[in-house]
Amino acid sequence: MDSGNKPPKEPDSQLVLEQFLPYQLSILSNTVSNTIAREYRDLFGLSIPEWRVMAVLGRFGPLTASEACDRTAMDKVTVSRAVARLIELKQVRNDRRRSILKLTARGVRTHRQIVPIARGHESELAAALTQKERRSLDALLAKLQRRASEIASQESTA
Amino acid sequence: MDSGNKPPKEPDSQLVLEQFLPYQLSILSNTVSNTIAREYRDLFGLSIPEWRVMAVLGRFGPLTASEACDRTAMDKVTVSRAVARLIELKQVRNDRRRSILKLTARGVRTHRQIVPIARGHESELAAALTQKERRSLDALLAKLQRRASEIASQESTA
DNA sequence: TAATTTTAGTTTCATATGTAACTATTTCAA
DNA sequence: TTGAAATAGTTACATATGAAACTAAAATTA
Repeated sequence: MDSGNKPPKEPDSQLVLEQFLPYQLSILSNTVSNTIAREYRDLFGLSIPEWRVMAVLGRFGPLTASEACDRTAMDKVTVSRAVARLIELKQVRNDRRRSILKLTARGVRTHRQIVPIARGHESELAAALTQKERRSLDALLAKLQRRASEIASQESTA
Repeated sequence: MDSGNKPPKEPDSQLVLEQFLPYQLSILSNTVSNTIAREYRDLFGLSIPEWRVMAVLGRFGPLTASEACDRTAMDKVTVSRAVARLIELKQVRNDRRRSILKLTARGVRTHRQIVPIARGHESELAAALTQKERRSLDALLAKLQRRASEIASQESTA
């Protein structure tokens, strides 16, 4: 246990991980993702990339694999593997001649089961916040994401 | 670009990934972490777990490995491997008889270089926000983290 | 102190992930 | 058409990661 008397401000040469924004984001995101991943695995045998592909096909499909990449912001290798697995599981069908992906009838049923669970997770989490706080969080995250993307693209150009 | 006329509300059976909080967190966290990871790798040849161990040793050291686990919230396997590598790199020394970890002189020098870079990353990112927004973000993330941890521990008990 | 239990740390194994290399497909020009 | 260039998608490889099994060390108790 900590004795509760934290130094009021850290000197420049020190860094407390718990107060470091990239670290806070990483811990929070991992906590949330792991919980959800476990549930999808236990209930449906699906990984997060697999479920994300189902989600975009359910909402925007049929799509090509690269459209699915754009919609999920995942790597094309990740998407390719997720699709391969979903086809094995007969959740997705590949209309060969134009390589258009769509949910099978089974996929549609799975999608209908999964979406409410996803929403449930989100509202359980968001229950920590008021409506107003939630809106303000959305705005803050959007600003940070814009900035983070800017920085990321600068780096890779530099 | 989107044409700005979003459907006002999705039906219950649909889910738009971009508006799904766990997804937003995951994308943001990955964008930020990848940028930072690349820089640490290029400049110092250190991974994120390695740098996190350096950070807690620099701030709170000397520590045992399990104290380092607590401070970083990382898995003991991850910490064990990070420490093994840092010892190879002569950034960290292991006081054998009590398995107490501390930075070497070189480690201290590296730590002094890395901390300002970390702070720099954070302020570049936080530049997207006003002081007030930053404080409110901190509070919101803390609430969410508390809630997420609660949910995670319920799940594993259930 | 010797034996047993508890705690700490490492290694093994299965799986996930991204980069780069490769292959297949589509588009375009001659 | 058919060949070249561009685009889309997959496979191979290197690396990261965590759970579980294992080993070592420390604490407890007889």
